[in-house]
Amino acid sequence: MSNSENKLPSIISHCKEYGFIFQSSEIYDGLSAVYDYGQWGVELKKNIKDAWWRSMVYMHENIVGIDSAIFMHPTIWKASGHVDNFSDPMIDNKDSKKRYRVDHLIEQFAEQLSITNPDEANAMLSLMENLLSKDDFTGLKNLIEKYKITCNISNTCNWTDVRQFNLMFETKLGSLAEESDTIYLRPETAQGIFVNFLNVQKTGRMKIPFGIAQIGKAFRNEIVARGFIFRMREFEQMEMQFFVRPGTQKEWYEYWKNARIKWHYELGIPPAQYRFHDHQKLAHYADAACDIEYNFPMGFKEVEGIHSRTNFDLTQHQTFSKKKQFYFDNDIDPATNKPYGNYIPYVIETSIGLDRAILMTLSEAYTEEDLSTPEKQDSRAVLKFPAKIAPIKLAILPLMKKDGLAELAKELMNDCKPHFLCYYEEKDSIGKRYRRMDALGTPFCVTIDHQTKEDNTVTIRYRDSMEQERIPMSEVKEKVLNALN
RNA sequence: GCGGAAGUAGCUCAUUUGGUAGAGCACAACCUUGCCAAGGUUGGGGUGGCCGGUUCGAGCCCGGUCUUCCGCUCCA
Repeated sequence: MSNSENKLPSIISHCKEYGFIFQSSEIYDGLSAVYDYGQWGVELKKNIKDAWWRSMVYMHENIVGIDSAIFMHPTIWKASGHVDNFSDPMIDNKDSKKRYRVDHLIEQFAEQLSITNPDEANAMLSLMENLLSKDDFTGLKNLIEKYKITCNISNTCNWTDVRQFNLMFETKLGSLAEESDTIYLRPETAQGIFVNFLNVQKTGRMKIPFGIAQIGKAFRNEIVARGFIFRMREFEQMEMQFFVRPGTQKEWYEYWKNARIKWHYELGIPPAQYRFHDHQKLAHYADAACDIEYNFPMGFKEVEGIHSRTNFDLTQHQTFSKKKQFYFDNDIDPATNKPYGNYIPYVIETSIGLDRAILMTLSEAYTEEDLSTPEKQDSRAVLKFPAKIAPIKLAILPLMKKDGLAELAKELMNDCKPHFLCYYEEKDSIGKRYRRMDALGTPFCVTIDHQTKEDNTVTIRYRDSMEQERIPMSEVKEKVLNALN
């Protein structure tokens, strides 16, 4: 649509200047791809979480929430495939910039070599296995260079060092290093739901179809983390796993695609800013998958994924834990006139990146307006959040400090603050205070003046239109509350 | 990871052949002020990203390093 070019840098500096998002460890030169949420960012984040939780858990009688630990038994990540699929030594060709898995590169070369010299090819492969098992990266590189293995694209042998890219962060559990076990910081919240599937199903007497929702931190050691809070090493996910009877996954997949895009529209974001991206190449666990992409300042990018994960995860956990992950379905199968009986449910996953959702709402809300008149140059920066996700809902501003206006303002403050976040401000000219509130995205400002003392009316000022209206002070709270629904 | 650009006060930026930093805004106090930023007075705030080198002397030159942004690449 619009002016995407330089919008991201403006958003980043606005976020810093107005207390939304700071770079982590800034006074120590920062920590790459890690960010902290400041006083207003944390409110925005909380409001988006609440909007999601409300729509998923409160609005669906068959969905409940959990909060599983970040630390989990290391075997969980073997079962999920994260250990094996994402810890291979890699090497880059410096000319083509193409990245290869070292074992694939060598195996491919050995295959060709075996045509002319099978013995040497076998010797080479067994040497490779030996080096791989010892994590001898220097040895692997020497092997590649010794045989002058080249890149298919550049046909050169100009390689970087062999490096291991671990997706997962490791840490040690236990007080003594020697006795400690390596565990991982979870790279997704989903597995915490899968391993609690039966706990929740049994204690909550859940009947299929049902869902388990969770909001929580996840950690990925991204090789290239970029784009402000778009791709962070520590981030937060809002995931829901929906357990269904095998054979019904297609219709539930469609249901959730539809339900989730509606949630996005309810944030007040126009449909034209979204598109679905259906995956052609599916991951090993999925039988259908799509992304909801939002038109970020840097282009359409994934904000949420909806995946039909089959029964892969529960089956894997059944295999690795040796605990049955069956659900007994009492419903009558019309085909046989008997209950459906025991099965491992299929799963539809909805997974939205909370930080990406925040960047999305910031991108959508951030507006620079030129308010210049022939007499005077003027502009303002506004965050046009929907009221329900705005950090501050109402600013209460006595026109002057004196003459008891502050006291009246405090009265209104005390009346409203149990219900939503209010901000009291008596410094500076009224116009300046309005603009400051615009920059924070506060939808309503109320000004208390001398007339308030006489007839108990106040001026309410609307952020987007900048229009003002005189209303009884007693109606302010209701008016704001109405806007929050 | 590769290529490009940048880093001076909270923010936006100056200091034009290297001579121990300045403005506006913001902030604090007081005065003034009746509804859409930038009224007055006073004040606080910088070991010029960090480390090292050249030099009598470095914000400025050289090397390294960290961080960010842009493009490319990758993404279960």
